[in-house]
Amino acid sequence: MQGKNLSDIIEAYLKKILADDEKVEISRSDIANLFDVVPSQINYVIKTRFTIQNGYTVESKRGGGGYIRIEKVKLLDNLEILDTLINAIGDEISQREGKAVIGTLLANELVTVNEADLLSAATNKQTLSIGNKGLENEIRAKIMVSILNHLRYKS
Amino acid sequence: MQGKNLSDIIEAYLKKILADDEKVEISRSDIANLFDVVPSQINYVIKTRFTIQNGYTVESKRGGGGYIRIEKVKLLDNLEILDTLINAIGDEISQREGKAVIGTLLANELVTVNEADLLSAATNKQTLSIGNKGLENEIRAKIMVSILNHLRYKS
DNA sequence: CCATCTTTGACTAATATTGACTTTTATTAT
DNA sequence: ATAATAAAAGTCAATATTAGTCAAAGATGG
Repeated sequence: MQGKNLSDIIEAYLKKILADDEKVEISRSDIANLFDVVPSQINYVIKTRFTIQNGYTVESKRGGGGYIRIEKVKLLDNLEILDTLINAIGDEISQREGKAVIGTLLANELVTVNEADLLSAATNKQTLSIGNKGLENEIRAKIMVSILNHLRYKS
Repeated sequence: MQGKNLSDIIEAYLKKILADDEKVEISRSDIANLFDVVPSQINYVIKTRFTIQNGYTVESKRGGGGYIRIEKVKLLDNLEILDTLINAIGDEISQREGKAVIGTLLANELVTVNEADLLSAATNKQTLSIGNKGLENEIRAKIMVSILNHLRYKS
């Protein structure tokens, strides 16, 4: 979302393509060259910004003619989105991943902006800070799963 | 009165920018260098002078391209009732008392029915169950206080 | 003198960047 | 066909680059 580091810039570049097309297929080394970073940074960008929590799936192939393909998850219906997210959350989730989930809920209009803000406030790091990161992530997961399950009844 | 110490000067510097712009994004170390103070003093200034009670929200990111962003928000009217509720909650709150707080929010139209339901789902007993009643009540309190503070302003 | 506010710095945490090494797949040579 | 080589992408840990926390020391005002 920002533009001050290369990972954000690469993220924005890819998302711009994905705004028009359902998927984008890249050569890792080409993108690395384009932005003058080492190839593995492309993996870092994908791993931190194009997760299933964010609403993306990624496939790749090595060897000659290899590629990385990023695809926007196809949303069949709200229940399927909720199931996918609940599954992705599992037993624990970091704040960063949590924000991704909230972003996906918002993008699919499963919550309003206000509701997303409240959910964000309820699950941010300061709020859940109890000096035990593992437990914090577990509680965050419980809260989010509870909310998502609640949303099932309304959709 | 202002300007006698560096914290006041830094505060004034930031507020001058915020008089023109809705938000300001800084690099902590840049500002620290500019005023020749240690970086953590910037945190002190923010913590003492840019609180939500004063109408500011703060976000930050660490790592390469990190930043601190201060945003001026419009405070709403029902501040007394929020303060009262926050006070009443204190450091811990049971599920029963939590429901009462949510009821008060609803009655005063500080949240919609949907938002109240989400808040309920987030703070109910099953959701927060971790086998430690005291800690559960503490976490419930933190969540609710965080939400109440969020309700101080319009996004 | 005491209480509160400010300043400082050592330590911690989160995020980004880099590069060495591995794995997979395709192509080429025999 | 098979083996060797090349051409991709993946993994992981080290390093770099930020910001956060906390408590001690210093300053200030009543």
